[in-house]
Amino acid sequence: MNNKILLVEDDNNLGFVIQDQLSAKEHEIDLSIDGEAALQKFKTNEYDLCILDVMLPKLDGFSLAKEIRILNKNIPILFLSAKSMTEDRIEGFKVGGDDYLTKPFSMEELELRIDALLRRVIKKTSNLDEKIIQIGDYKFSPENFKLSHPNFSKTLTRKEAEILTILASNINQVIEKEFILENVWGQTDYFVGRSLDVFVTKLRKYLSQDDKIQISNIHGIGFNLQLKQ
Amino acid sequence: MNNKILLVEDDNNLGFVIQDQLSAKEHEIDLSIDGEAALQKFKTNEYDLCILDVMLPKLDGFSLAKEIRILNKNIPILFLSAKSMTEDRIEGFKVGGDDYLTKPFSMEELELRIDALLRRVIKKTSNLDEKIIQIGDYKFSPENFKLSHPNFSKTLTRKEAEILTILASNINQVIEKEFILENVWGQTDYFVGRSLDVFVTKLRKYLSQDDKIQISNIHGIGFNLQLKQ
DNA sequence: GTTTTTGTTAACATTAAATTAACATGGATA
DNA sequence: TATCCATGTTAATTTAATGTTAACAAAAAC
Repeated sequence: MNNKILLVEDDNNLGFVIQDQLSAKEHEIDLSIDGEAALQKFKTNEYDLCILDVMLPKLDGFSLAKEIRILNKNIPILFLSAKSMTEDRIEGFKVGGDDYLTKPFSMEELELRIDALLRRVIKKTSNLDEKIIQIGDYKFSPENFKLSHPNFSKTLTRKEAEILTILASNINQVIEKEFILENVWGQTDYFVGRSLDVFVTKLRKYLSQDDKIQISNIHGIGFNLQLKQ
Repeated sequence: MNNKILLVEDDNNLGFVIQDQLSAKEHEIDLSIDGEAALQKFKTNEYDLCILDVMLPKLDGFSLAKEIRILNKNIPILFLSAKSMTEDRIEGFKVGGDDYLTKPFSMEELELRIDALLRRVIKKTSNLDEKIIQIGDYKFSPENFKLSHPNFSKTLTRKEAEILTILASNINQVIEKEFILENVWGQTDYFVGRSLDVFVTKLRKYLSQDDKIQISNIHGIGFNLQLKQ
């Protein structure tokens, strides 16, 4: 299977058992014993699934889930809840493909749920293949702001990416300044206009590896990302 | 939203589902089940976006896209491809704002992409207002301010373009000076009159590659862009 | 908290468009 | 043909837009 799973369980005993069993199933398990440590790990690694005990030191499972949801809208979360927990309470925290399991549970049951969650996710992520816009020798992914070239690569800022998306989606066409301002800033006054100019300068720099690419200005009208031949 | 979308999908089931969902979003969907029928529809209607299955009866998605591109350089195309399709193959067909989605996909994802395409790409959908004015051996695109000739090409300024648009839209007809002044400057005093003369001189220079073209003056009346013989 | 990143504003340099000036040419007509 | 006015053309001038860098402020990350 080979999925990367973030497991958060403060009961060392249970934690190790789960880790063992799932590792045997070819999953890669990262085990944390409290919510804060787990969040830290989540920020620096990429996981396919999270298994969160609800009662955790420092940051409880629900709060942790909330943080995780901000960082990743899609990752499935499986809650491990104590029996006392009312179902309602947990329902409220379920988002999308989330699930929960009441302690105590059998390993078999846990594995079943994990498989189900991963199946759904794999389906989802597989067609989450990102849009890529080809710009000369560059590739640009508007979804994660990544601009890459054989010998240069950069993660753009949001505004840089938005502007480039508009220009690159309309190659060889004159885009009026107003259009960009309206779409990116929602306003068109003098200062956002100047701001746009600053961004265009930056984009020109980023795109300078390929001299077939040129962002030219049409005085008084707008810009034009052209691919010369 | 109210955008007109051409959807081409031979799987009736999928086709209807998409049509349903998008109609609910206030889009107007034209559903075709094969490439030839779709092309026919494209020729007689005006669309804002095309969604093409790659594998289609009679005329496959790529060939259809090629035909559509001839008729309309700008309309965004979203390909629906089977998973087996390599990315490279699709990359080659992407132009400007095009995108693709791998089957199976969620409706959510589809809607997201449609929104992105419609938002970012400038709508110049009708094949008609993709106006390129032919002037002798020149082609002139009023929208892109571009005047091009086999061995000469220039991006005109706003006023140059406006004046040329008037003259070129009325080939072999005498245009009164007052008419141009009124339309381009909104006034007709002595100085704007002289300004026009300066612009006419410039346009003559730009159009000098083709000596069948001539902007002649009708003394005391106006100008006449004529195509000789 | 501090640091880092991001976006805005300021400042100054540069470039371009449009107008105006200047002078040359051409057409109309008394 | 002499004269007046319209036009042709080039260049100078004016005005505004853009390019660029850096300083600054706000927001986000740490």
